[in-house]
Amino acid sequence: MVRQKIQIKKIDNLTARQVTFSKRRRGLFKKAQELSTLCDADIGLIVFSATGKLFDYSSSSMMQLIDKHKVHSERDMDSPDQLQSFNLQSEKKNYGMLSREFAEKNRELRQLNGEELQGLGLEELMKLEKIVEGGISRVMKIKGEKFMREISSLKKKEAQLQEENSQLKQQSQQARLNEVEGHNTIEGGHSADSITTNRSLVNGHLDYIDSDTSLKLGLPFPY
Amino acid sequence: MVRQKIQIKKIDNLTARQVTFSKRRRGLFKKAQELSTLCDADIGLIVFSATGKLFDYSSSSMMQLIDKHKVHSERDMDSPDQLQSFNLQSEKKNYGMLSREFAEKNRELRQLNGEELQGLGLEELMKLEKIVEGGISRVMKIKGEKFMREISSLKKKEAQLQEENSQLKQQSQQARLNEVEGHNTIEGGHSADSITTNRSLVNGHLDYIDSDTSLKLGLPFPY
DNA sequence: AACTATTTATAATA
DNA sequence: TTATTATAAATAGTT
Repeated sequence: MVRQKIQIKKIDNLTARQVTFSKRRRGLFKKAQELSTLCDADIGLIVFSATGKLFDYSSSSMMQLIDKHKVHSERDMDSPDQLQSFNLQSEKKNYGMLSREFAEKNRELRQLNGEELQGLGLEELMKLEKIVEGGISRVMKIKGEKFMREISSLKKKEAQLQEENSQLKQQSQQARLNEVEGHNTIEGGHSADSITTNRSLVNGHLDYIDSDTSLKLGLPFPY
Repeated sequence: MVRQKIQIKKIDNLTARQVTFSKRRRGLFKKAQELSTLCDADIGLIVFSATGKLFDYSSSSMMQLIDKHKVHSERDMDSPDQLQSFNLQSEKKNYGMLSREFAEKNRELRQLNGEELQGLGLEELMKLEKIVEGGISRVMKIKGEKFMREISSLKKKEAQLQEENSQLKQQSQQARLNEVEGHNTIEGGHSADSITTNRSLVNGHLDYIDSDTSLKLGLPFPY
């Protein structure tokens, strides 16, 4: 692009490549920022140098951006695997599949013997290694997420049940008391207490579960 | 930057902004590709237009790239918010540690440059690779086991609660029937409406505030 | 979408 | 690395 036009292919000379990387990287980040500012776009840019060094830029929050990107790219993915459908079977299959993939890549990795291992071999190795790395972290992440979802769902259910349970206990206790009281006095049995109790028994429960609890419980795990 | 130099600030005119967005976006993506090719860099670029439309580019796999980015940016964060943080404090620490170890080994792996890469280098590579692999499978196994234990324990608890619950329900229903029966025959001054109203006013609110459910709910997932 | 007149970016060099 | 500079590319305003 200057003193002489260049071809867009990997630069052979190491130092020249590093210099170009440094210069163009800065240019790229500058352009990204400019586009973000000029056009009110939300931009994230991640650059790993050939040596593994990370450079990144985000006009807002990289995490948010990545989440948003995930949501977008997940749109055409099949199953909306919500909380309920924790299928241990499919999970296992998924895990098994990725395990196999991992083992496969490892075998490929090992098959590259010393003889073939010149400059190009290293590249190949590193590429494979990168793939394996990505596959592993992916499987770990997916597993972790699924497990967490399952656990969160179970804990939610548990909390609801426990709540319902304790209220029912209270209720039945009060009911027992009322019954005894009624027998003793025959009338005038409606004390303020009994009314209160009645209410919390019959109604407070549903109110609580239906309105507020579910909201609070839903919050902790936004995806 | 042409017929007249422009300021880098949001373009007011909508159509001008859209045109610029389109032009510069293409430019940016081109530059990103060029940098990736010329310097063998791994690049990911995510652009959301102001209207929410997604444009992205990745020199390899966006998912891998994002995962790698996460690992890198986790390094200097004491408490990675990535995967929750429920009860398994030590588990998290364990995971974080091994993630870092993994990243570290990867860096070592990459630092072996082409020049140093003879037979011995390969050995070293494979040794490192084996270490990494071992660490990962270890962490995966431990995580899996912990999760599974947690889940089965929760499921057991759920079943117990559900049973207890249904018994209590039966009980309280019976108790309510008894009480109603008594009211109808002895008094009858209290209409259902007045009771209901009273209850929701006086009590529903307090229940909501005082209930210990929120405490229980807060525990499992402190964010 | 095209067309330029300019501004930017940058390859080669020091 | 940093600075210089001759050119290639990108692009703002216009048609």
